Amino acid sequence: MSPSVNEQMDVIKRGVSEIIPEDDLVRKIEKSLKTKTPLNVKLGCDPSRPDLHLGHSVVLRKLRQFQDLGHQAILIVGDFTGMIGDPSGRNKTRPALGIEETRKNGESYFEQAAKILSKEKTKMVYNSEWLAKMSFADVIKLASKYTVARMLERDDFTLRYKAGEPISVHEFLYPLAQAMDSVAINADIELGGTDQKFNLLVGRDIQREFGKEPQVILTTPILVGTDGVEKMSKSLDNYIGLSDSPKEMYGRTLSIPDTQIYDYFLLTTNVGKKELAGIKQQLADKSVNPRDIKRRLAREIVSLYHSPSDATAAEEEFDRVFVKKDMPDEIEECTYNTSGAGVTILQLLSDTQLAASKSEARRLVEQGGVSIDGEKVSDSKATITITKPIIVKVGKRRFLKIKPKK
RNA sequence: GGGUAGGUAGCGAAGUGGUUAAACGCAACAGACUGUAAAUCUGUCGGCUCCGGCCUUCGGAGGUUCGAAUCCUUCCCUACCCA
Repeated sequence: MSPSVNEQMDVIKRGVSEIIPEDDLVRKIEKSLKTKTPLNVKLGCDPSRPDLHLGHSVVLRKLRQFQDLGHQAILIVGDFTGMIGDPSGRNKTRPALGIEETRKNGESYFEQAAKILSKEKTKMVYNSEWLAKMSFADVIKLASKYTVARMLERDDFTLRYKAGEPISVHEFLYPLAQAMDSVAINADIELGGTDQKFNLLVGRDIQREFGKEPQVILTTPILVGTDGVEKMSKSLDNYIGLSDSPKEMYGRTLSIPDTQIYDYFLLTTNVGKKELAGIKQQLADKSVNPRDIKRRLAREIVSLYHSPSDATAAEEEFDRVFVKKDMPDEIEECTYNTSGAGVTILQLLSDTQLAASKSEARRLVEQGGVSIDGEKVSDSKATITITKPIIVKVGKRRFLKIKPKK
């Protein structure tokens, strides 16, 4: 028995930014119920960035909800577009990916997305399937259906244009290519972050041009990264990776600014409506230490991608290392041969990659950021001879156990 | 095709012949503090060093000069205006 229209809308509307047009969505769901046909829910993924993080999880979770409501999830891997290489990052010519690479990344994307999606119920398709078959004439015909003025309406094009930044012609083709995906798979709904709004809307226009019923678009808010300012992204290193270890995930979650706590609960966890309201209240009236709410958040997130027991373990570990400033229970190990005379501390740090260079090692030592077996090393000229395993700590959270090499 | 303005460290942005390894801001890192890897404050932030220095960087390649990020030539790239 499928949930009613109202029940479905209730689930769908949680944590979304916009549904355009909402009436059409209701109509589509009604029709789907009547004809017992699931809706095709589309999500595009970029195979050039195969490392998924919590930011991606927002929209993937939304897709999962559609699956749970009995609809068909379709993941589109943009292998064709990936082969051309999207330069919109600019100043770095992103190398165009080979076909094998896009496939490999697509697989890896799917594997990671499966942590959230129901694997069996997800259809994955590569857009080269239809885009590669288009002739240049087809492309010109497609391009004729959209005007430059309309393209320039897009927010980031407008901004870049006004700022005098380059916009390549083929960037205009991307939204059109994405729209063709919607045509090809008969998308009823397309999901995306709010930054995708324009592309998603183009899909509607092009579907109409091809005599199809336009898709409903649903945008989810962009999750802010752990820095609390920028969009979460790997290149800014403000992300929480879906494949991060429980420790890493827990720690990174605790490093988000207090102001982001609620949004994270709303967008990345399954915490229910009532509880959410309670959390909002507690944060507003400061009746509970935000730290404790944040710890709860971190446990929720680790539990989702690992397990509740991993979450508890990660929390204990965190308390031990950062609150009590003790040693972690597992430390990476390596062996090092200090020979007879020993090595300088700087050499050791740079050889073991604990510091990027000797200069950096010197800085760390001089700033009091290095200790061996709990003893601070403050002399950058110190010489070390390793005769038994030692534990070197650099900064707040880099530990390495170094054993003598026989 | 013609013209103008540009290309500086991870990013943004000063600097237009000589203490400039290059101001400043952001990010990052370290320390203090704490409620935590939040916030705040302080410091660091090209590499090597016998700590006196040495070496390599300002789109690429040449050149002028005792000396160049700064001047010249040429090439590449970007934006804007005109056609």
